[in-house]
Amino acid sequence: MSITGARRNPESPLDAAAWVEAALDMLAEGGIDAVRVDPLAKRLGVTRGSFYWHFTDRAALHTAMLKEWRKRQSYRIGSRIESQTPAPDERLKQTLALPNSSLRAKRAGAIELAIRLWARRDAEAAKAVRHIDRVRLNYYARLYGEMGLAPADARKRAFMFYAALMAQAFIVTDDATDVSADLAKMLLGEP
Amino acid sequence: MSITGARRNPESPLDAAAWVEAALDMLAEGGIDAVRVDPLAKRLGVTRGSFYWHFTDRAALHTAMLKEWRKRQSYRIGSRIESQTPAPDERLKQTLALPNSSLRAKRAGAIELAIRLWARRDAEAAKAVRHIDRVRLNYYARLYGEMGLAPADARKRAFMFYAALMAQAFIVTDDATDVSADLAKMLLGEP
DNA sequence: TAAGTAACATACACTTGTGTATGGCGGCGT
DNA sequence: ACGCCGCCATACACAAGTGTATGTTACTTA
Repeated sequence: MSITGARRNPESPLDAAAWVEAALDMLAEGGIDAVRVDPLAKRLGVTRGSFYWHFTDRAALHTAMLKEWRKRQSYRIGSRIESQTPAPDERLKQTLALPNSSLRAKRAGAIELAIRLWARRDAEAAKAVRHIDRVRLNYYARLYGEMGLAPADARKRAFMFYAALMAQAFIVTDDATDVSADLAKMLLGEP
Repeated sequence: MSITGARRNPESPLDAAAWVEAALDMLAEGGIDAVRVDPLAKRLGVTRGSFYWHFTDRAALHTAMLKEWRKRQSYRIGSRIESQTPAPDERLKQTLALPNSSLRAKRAGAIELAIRLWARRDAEAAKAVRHIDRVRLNYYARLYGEMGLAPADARKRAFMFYAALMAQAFIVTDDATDVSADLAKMLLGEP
């Protein structure tokens, strides 16, 4: 603890984005109720004073978190639509293998869970979830469409695909075998 | 508020089960962090004094909640295994239509979400989730086996089935059309 | 009917978190 | 050199929750 009132880390002043990032970390670990100002400040090595400089209150942080999550998920889809290098079935296969890959993917899975639980009581969060679900389902249906399926079938297939993707993150299967290959075979064959 | 120290509802004294039930309600609404003694007591029309009579502390309530959840989910599977009246594919179809049916099903979905998020930090919760996931997957694989699939294929199919079941509870699809019929067609046809 | 106990209520000390008000350091422009 | 302003610390008042200790009532059992 510094005796003076000076900031601890003069070489890197915090911005709102850093607070949002740390808040998403805490969201992944303990849900929206774990996103509290004091613990966040301690984690960032500052005090509450900094927080209330960047945000008016906790609600402002919450909307900023949702905005950032929406932006990030939309961007991921958007950038994949742009770069059409791999074939649609190959892109779906890669997407399916994603949850088992990195530690960042596990964090993303936890954030998904937390936001979806949060959406049960918060209207803003529910709106964000609805939006992202629509974006993703549209994207998967689009890929299935490129593979030759009729729109109605493509939509049904997209839902199954999305379900399998989520289940990999949510269901705790103790056999460490990667099921994504099996899923790909089932989801990318003919209906 | 009664001036005397008498209990408000002399005709029905609370037992531990009532506390667990109310705690599961709060779990469904706001996650494990929302399961707090004071709000619970207010909801039940009593004070903290009652809680600390039935439980030593919050941790005891948590383990009681997990135990009840495990018992309930295991019982549902167990009773269905006993009564083999419907054919296996019919039973899977009924199971698939379950999340869209009642309000109780919605509560169960929220509890699923909350416990799975909770399991990210709590070892006991994680153990319970692992156990239930294994029980369910075994049950679905068993039904697929009765339908004639080889064990390996039955297990893969069971995972897809479980994924679709969960997704119906977690994914927010704004078109109110019931997708369970489509899912049943995809999941109960030939591989 | 008196004692005993189950099932609470009440009061207290403590901890943690929120929001606000204000003070202070440092860099930047002029 | 000086004042301004971005960024943060500190202090304060308040609210909510946790355990614990102890008082209080209704119902039981002898």
